[in-house]
Order: sequence, then C-alpha cells, then structure tokens
Amino acid sequence: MLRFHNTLSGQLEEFRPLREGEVKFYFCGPTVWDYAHIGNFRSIGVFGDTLRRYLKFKGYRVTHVMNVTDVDDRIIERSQQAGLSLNDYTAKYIDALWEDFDALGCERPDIVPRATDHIPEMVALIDRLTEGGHAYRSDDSIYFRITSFPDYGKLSKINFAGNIAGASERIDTDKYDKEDARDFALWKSARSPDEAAWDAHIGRGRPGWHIECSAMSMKYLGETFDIHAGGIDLVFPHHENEIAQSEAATGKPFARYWLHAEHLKVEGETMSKSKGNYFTFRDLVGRGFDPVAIRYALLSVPFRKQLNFTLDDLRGHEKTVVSLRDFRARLIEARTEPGTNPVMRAAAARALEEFESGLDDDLNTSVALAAIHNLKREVNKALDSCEMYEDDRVDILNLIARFDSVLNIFGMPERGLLDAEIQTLIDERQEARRRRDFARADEVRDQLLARGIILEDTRDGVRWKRRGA
RNA sequence: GGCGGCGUAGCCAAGUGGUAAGGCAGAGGUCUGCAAAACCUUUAUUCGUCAGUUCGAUUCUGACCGCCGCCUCCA
Repeated sequence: MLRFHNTLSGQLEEFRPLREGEVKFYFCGPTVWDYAHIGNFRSIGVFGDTLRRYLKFKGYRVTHVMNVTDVDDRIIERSQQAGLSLNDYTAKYIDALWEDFDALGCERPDIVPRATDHIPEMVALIDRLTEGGHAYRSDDSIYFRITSFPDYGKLSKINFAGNIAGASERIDTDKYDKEDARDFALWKSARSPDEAAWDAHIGRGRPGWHIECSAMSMKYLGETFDIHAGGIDLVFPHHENEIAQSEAATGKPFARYWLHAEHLKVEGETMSKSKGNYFTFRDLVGRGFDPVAIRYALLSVPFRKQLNFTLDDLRGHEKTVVSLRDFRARLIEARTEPGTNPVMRAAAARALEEFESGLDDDLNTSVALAAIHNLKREVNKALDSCEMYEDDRVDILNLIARFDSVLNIFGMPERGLLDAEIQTLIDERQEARRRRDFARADEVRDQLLARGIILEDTRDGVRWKRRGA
C-alpha cells in the first residue's frame, strides 16, 4: 500500500488518487535565472522523477506537470544587466535544464508550462478572485486579501502572532501598500517603462510569483488534483499562498497530497556561494564525476530527510554504481544451464518485496537500494558457485529492469560494437597466456589499461570495460 | 521569538517497543599465473547526554547539549 507523508495533515497517509488508476501531479519547477544546482536537482530532478516513475511502476497513468518560472524580479534584473530580452536570457538556462535532466537520467515531465505563456490564465484567475472579494487593488497592483480566506496557514501551520514578533525585522518590507502585512501580490504594476510587463485589462504589469502555479496547475490538471510537490522551502509562503488563491477562487480543495523534499547540505553545511560549497550539476560532471553516481547520491537518502552531500561519498557512489553495472553485465553474459533454482526464485521474490515495501513507505529509496544490493550479493554468490540457471537468470534480469525503471541507476547498457583493435590485443594476450608468456600478457594488459580499458579474466572468458564505465 | 527536522560504526546512512539494513573506506581470507571482479570473515554489547514510562527503549515522554531549515518571492 503506497503511503505518502502529506504536509497538509502532517501525517503518513495512504495514497488514493481522485480517479482510480490515474494520477495528476504538479511539481513546482525551477526559476530559470541561473544553472540549477544539485539541491535543485534533488527536488525538481530526482525526487520528481522518482515519484513519477514509481507511480508508473505501481500501474498508474500519470500526468506530470512541471512549471518553469521564467519571469521574476531576479530574472528581470539580470536580463536587464545582460542587455537581453527576458526570453533570450532564460533560453540558455532552460536549454541547460533539459541537458542536465537528460544527463541525470530524469524523464521529462509530460507538460512543462512556462509562466510567460500563461498570462491570460493568470489574469482570469485574478479576475475571479477580485469578483469574489478576495483581491483588492492598491498602487495599481493587486493583492490577495488573506482575511478573506479563513483557512490561511493550514499547510505551513504558521502562527502569525508569535511569528511576527521575533522575525519582525524581516517582515513588511514591501514598498507597496497592503491592508495586511501577510497579503501578497497577485499582479505587480510595472514600475518602469523598460521592465518586462504585459498589458492586461487589470493594468500593465506582471504576475506575482504564486499565481502562476495556481493558474497553470488548474489549467492542465483541473481545479482539484492529486499531488502537488516541491522543495520544503516552498511550503511557506509559496504553497500556502497557492492554496489560498486557488481555493478562494474555486471553493474546492486544491491539491490533495502535498509532498516536500528536504534540502541537502554539502560537507555538513548549508550550500551557498559564499561558502564555496555550491555545486551545479554541470560543475560536477565537468570535474569528471559520473552523472549516475550523482543520481545515486541523491537517491541514497529518503527525500524527506536532509542529505549530506560530500565529494568523498560521491567517489564511493561511483564505485557502487560501477559494481551495479558489472553485476548486470555479468548476468547478461553468464552461460547458464536450463532450469531454475528455488533459492534464486526466493531471493528474487524477497528483493521485489523489500524494494516495493520500501518505496511504498513514502518513497524510502534507502530501503529500495538495500534490496538491490542484497539481491546482487545473492546472485553473484550463485554465479560463483554455478547455482544459477537459465530461468533464474532471465527472471532476475527482468527484475533488475523493473527496479531500474524506477531508480535508473544501472546506467546505459554499455558495450557497443567491439573495437576491433582492442579485440586484436585481447586475442594476442590470450595467445601469450596459452604460451604461459605472462610477461607479454601483462604487457598487453597494461597497454590496454593505459588506454582506459580494464580486463577481467572470468570463467566465461575475458571481459573488458572502459575505466569508470 | 514562532514553527519544523536531525544527532546511529572512520565516512554517508536505513530502521524498529524485543535487542542494530545498505553503501564507501579498513583488516584478513577464497579464487587467479599475477591481477581485476566476485564471494567469505571481520569493523557499533551499542544508537548526543541525563532522567522517566515499560518485563524490556536506540525506538515513547521530559530536560539538557549540538547541528540544520522555514518565518514574504529560496529546491
């Protein structure tokens, strides 16, 4: 039984979609003002992807929407500094986002709406709010009236009385006039003629941050949908405000399950540019780290726990990932006798049970990975002692494919065509070994190693692989 | 000040009211011409500290210490 921790209730709940067999989920995507860092990818990349893939594994038809926020204060400021239009400025980061998604092995969401393509939908939603008395105009901007939504705070459980006292220096710094410090902008009037703005009957301006997600999620998923997810920092104010806007406008529950991924730390500290521990995904790939190992790192701790990301561990994960690839390659290549071994059957069944019950428990990826490692050990042992038969081999390869349909950590099936030159050298070494000319055999092996080719002498012949693959 | 999370072996970590998954690193071994890979053994009498509840707590409660996050546009 699949369960999620729902931020709304603060509890682990059984997941039941609105419509049997079908899940509609919205993931709060990135603001494309810079390259996304590994923390972003823990959330919008691997968390969203695992959720999507596991729902499919469970047999659901999934509609996965992830927005791209391509207008906000920072983007406007930076694009002006760069002398570029909004679109020209964000295009670079959007392209990079998909490159990184692909390299990280994340499936792309089914629908990726951009804020700037949905201004009319946002204006229409603002109109609904205004008509319902939930919005008001001040200084040519439009604000949401929080006193008109009694449930405000139900997601974040924020206690405003105690809250405002201690954090007062950070509150109410807005330059606009609002009825209540908690009210937030739905539409911001253009302050200067050259800043990005849209003409609408409510005035020339741009949308507030929160309204885009309400407008776009409801457009693609309906006024009530199953899952809304994102990083934990979005709980307040972003998601709290989305709920207020959406439910005030429609009078219906907005999203039913709210899932949030914790942040990661780097070497035990908050990741920040000033601390010098700030990594974008492409930085790490550029430094030679295996993208699959990065994915493994992001999967190694359940999403609702803070993850301590360290380069030492990443090096360890690279080895782990290689051993998983080797494991599958060995199974693909093994020559087995016909038949089956009940012990292997049982091991496979146990692995599937552990994998699924782990992920059923609020996507506990640590448990799912442990199930795979335990299976790997049992299978390797059986292969060592010839207790693996053809039916087992095929079953387990299929099982690995199922596991990998969720986690995607076994990497691409390597081994394209054998490089003829490499094969010639391997043959020459085998001939030398037959002559017991080990000096020559080692020389060939070293020669190949120098070119990044690692040889392994196995019972089923010589295997070779590229270093790091 | 308000709200939330965390503190488990050298490192990253899962987890449970009944006696500690998994990965990496280390040590020894099997296999091998030697390697590599794989496998085996080994590495926490113990889960931040101190009390309490209980037949029994790492797991529940309280206090304390330490760390992290959110508190108006940050994944």
